[in-house]
Amino acid sequence: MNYWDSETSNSLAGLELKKFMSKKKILKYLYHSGELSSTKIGKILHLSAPTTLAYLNELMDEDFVEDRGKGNSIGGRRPNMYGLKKNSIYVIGVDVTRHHITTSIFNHELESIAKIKVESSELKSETTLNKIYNEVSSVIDDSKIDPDKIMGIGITMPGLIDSELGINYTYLTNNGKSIAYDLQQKFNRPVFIENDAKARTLAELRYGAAKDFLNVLYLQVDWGLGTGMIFNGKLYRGNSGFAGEFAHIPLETDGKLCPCGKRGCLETVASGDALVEDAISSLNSNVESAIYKYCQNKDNKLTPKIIIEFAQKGDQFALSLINKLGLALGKGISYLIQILNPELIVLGGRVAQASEYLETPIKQSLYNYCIPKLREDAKIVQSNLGSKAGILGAAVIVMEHILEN
Amino acid sequence: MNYWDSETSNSLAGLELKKFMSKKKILKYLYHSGELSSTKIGKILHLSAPTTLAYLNELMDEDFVEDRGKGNSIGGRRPNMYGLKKNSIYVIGVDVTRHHITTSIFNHELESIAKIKVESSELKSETTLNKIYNEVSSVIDDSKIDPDKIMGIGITMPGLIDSELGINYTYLTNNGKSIAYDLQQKFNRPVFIENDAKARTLAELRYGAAKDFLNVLYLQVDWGLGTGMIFNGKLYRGNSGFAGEFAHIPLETDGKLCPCGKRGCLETVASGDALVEDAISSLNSNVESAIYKYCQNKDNKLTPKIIIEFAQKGDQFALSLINKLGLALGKGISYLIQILNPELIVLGGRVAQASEYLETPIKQSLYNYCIPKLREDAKIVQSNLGSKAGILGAAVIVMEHILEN
DNA sequence: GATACTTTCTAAAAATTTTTAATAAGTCTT
DNA sequence: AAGACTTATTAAAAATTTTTAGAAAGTATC
Repeated sequence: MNYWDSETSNSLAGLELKKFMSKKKILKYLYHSGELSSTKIGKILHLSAPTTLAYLNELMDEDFVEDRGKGNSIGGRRPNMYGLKKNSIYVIGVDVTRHHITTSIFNHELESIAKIKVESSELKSETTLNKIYNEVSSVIDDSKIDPDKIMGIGITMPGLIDSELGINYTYLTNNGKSIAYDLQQKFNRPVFIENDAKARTLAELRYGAAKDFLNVLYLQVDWGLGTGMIFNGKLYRGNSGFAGEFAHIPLETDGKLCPCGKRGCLETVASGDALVEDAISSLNSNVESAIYKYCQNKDNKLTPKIIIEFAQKGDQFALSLINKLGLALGKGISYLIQILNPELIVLGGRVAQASEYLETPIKQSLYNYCIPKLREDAKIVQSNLGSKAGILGAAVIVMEHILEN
Repeated sequence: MNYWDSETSNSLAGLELKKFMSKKKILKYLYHSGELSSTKIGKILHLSAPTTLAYLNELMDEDFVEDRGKGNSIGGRRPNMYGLKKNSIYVIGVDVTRHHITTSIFNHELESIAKIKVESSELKSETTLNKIYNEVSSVIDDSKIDPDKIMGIGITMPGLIDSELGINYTYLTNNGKSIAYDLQQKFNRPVFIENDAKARTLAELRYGAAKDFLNVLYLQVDWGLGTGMIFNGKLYRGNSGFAGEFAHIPLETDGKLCPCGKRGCLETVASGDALVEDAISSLNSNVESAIYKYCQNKDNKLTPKIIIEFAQKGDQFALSLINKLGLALGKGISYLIQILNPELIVLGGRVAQASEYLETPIKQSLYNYCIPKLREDAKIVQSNLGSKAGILGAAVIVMEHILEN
C-alpha cells in the first residue's frame, strides 16, 4: 500500500479507507513524535490496544514502521516503542534563492544524508527550471538511493506562490502554467512548490524554535523581508497562498521607492537591502567608520553580513545602522502583535544574525506601539536552524504534504 | 445523554465515547446545515448507512433530532431528511454595549423566539453583572420555556477578553476573577463570554455575509473599531484571545491622542467617535453645512447616524467627513489584506451603514497600498445582519461552544 | 526482598459495524 | 409510458473491533 501518494485514498472506500486513514495517521504521529508506544497511539486515535497493535504489525510487514525496543515506564511494564523505519523513505529539498540553488536529500527524520549541493544560478533566468531538474537528478544519482524510495520533491523560492496550483506569480512565471506540474511530469513523483518564508516557518514549527507552539509568526529578515504564520498549529497560507506580504505595507508616508512600485514599504527600511543602501547613502557623513575604509577598496562589496561583522567589532556606524533597522522592524512587528496576538515570534535570515543588537530597538518600538497585555504575550527569539533553514523548509513541505489528510 | 455539557465526554470511554462523538458530530452538522439525509451524514462521518440510521434513530428517541420528511433527489429515490428537533434546546444571548444591555432567547436555528429586551446600563458600573443576571432571569421567566431546555448563556462585550478564562481585562475586571465562572454558578448552566467583534464575526460566518467562506475579516465600525478573523473556517482568537486589536495600530505619526494612551491609532481616524470629533472640530469652517445648523440647537447631540443621514441628503460636509474616514479605513484594510490575504471583508456596525459613501475612498486606498493580486482576491461587502448582529453573535457563541469537540 | 500497585501485552468472547444483496422509490431518455 | 439508470432503505451475513480477563513485566514502598 502506498501511503505517500494522495491518489491512494481516492481508490479506497468503506472499511479499507478507514483502516488506511488510521494507518496513515499512525505514520503521521510517528513522524511528528519520533517514536511512540502502541498504547499511546491507541489513545490518540481512539483505537483499542489489539487493533492498534494489529495495524502496527501490518505497517511493519509493509516495511514502513520498525520496532525500536523498550521505552521508559513510569510504574509498570515497559512499553515497546515504534518509529518510522529507517531508510524506507527519502525526500528531496531544493531551496532556490536569488543567486543560488541548494539541493539535498533527506531521510524520514529530515536529516540530510548527503552533501548539500550549492550551485550558482540567477533566479530570473528562463533556464532555472532546467537547472533545478539537473540539480535534483544529480543529487538522486549521487546518493545511490533506490529511486522508488524518494517520495517527493519540495522546492522553495521567493515570490507570490500559489502552492495548490504550483504557480509562482513573481518569478518563474512559466507562462502561467504550473511549475509543480511540469516538474512532476519530468520526475514522475510529487513536486511541491512553496514560498521560502512559509516553508521556513514550517521548519521552525517542526524542528526549530517554534516546536510545540500554536500561534507563531516567523520573520525572515534577509536581503528581503518575508513572513510566515502559524495559527492554531497550522501554517496559514491565505486565500490564494499570498498571506504574509507584510514587507509591503506602507510604513512611512513618502518613504523610499520599493521595487514593488509603492513608497515607504516596510522592506525599504527593514531588510538586508535597506541596511546596505542606508549604509552606502550615509557613508560620506561617517568617514571615521571602518565601513568607510572598507568601501574605499573597489573590490569590496558591502553586504548585511559585513555590516554585522563591523558591529560585532564595535563600529558605531554599523551599530547605528542596525539600531535604525531594529526600530523600523519593531514597529512592523508591533502591527503584527496587535492584529494577531502571537505567543512567539521567530526571527530568521541573514540580518537576524544581529539579533543581539536588534533586541533593544525592537523592544523599544514594542513599548511605543503595543498594548502591554499583547506585548507581554509575545516572546521574540532568534532562529537556531542556521543556513540549513531554507533547504530543511523545502524538505518539510514534502513531509507535510504526503502525510496530510 | 447530555450532548451539550462538556463534562459528558470525560465520563465516557472506548466504544461509548466513540459513539457519543459520532452522535455529537451529527448534531453539529445538522446545526450547520439545517437538514441532511442519512446517506450524506454517513459519507461525511465515514459511517455505513445502517450505522448512521441507527444513530439517527437513537437521537430521535432521545428527542434531539426529528424526521423532516422527503428531500429532493437528483435521479433516484428521495432521501429522508433529518434536522435538529424544534423546541428541544434554547440558548440565551446577551449583548453588552457601552450604554445598553440587550437580551433575548433563541431556538436551535438561532431565531429569536421572544421580544428582544433592551435595558439602559452603563458598562463601567460595578452593577453591570447584577443587571445581566436580572435581565437574563427575567427573559427566562417571561419566555415560559422549560428551563432545562436552556443550554447556555452567551455574553458579548467590548474589551480585551480571554474567553477561556472568562475574564474581561478592560471592563468589568471583577477583581481578576472569571465573570463567566461567577455567572455560571448563579445560573447553574454554562456561560460564555466573548469579545463583541469576534462574536459578530461568527454570526456573519454562520448566518450572514461570510457564510461558506473560509478566510474572512470582519470590521465592526461603530463608535469604536473592532475586528474578528476567520482563518480556515475557524474563528481565530490569538494566544490569549486578544487578536484583532487592529484599531490600535499606529497609523499616523503624531496623530490624535487615543483613549488607549497612544497617538495616531487607526481608531482615532476610522471610527464613529472619530467621525463625530472630526465633525465638531471642523464645524466652524463649514458654517454652510446643515450639520452646523443642526448643532446650533444645544439639545441636538451629534452621532455617526446623524452625519450619515445628512450625507444621504447630499450634505457636502458630511460627505467629506465620511470620505476622509473611508480613506483611513481603507489604508487600515490594506494592511490586513497584505498580511492576511482574505477572500472576504465584511463591514458591520453603525458607520458601515454609510458603505455606499465608503466604497470609493476605501477602494482608492486599496489601489494605493495593496499589491494588485492581493487586492483582487478580497471582496468587500456590507453586513446584512443589521441591529440583531450583536445579540445573534452572543447566541452563536453558545452554539459553537456546546457543539465543539 | 516481599507486597502492592501500574502498565503493557495477548487471546478468546462479545459486541458492533460493515458488507452484501434485495427492495423501494425515484429521475431521465426515448 | 416503458425501460434504463440512480439513489435510498433495510435485513441478514460477514468481518472487524472492542471488551474482558488474565498473564507478563515493570516500579515503588515498607
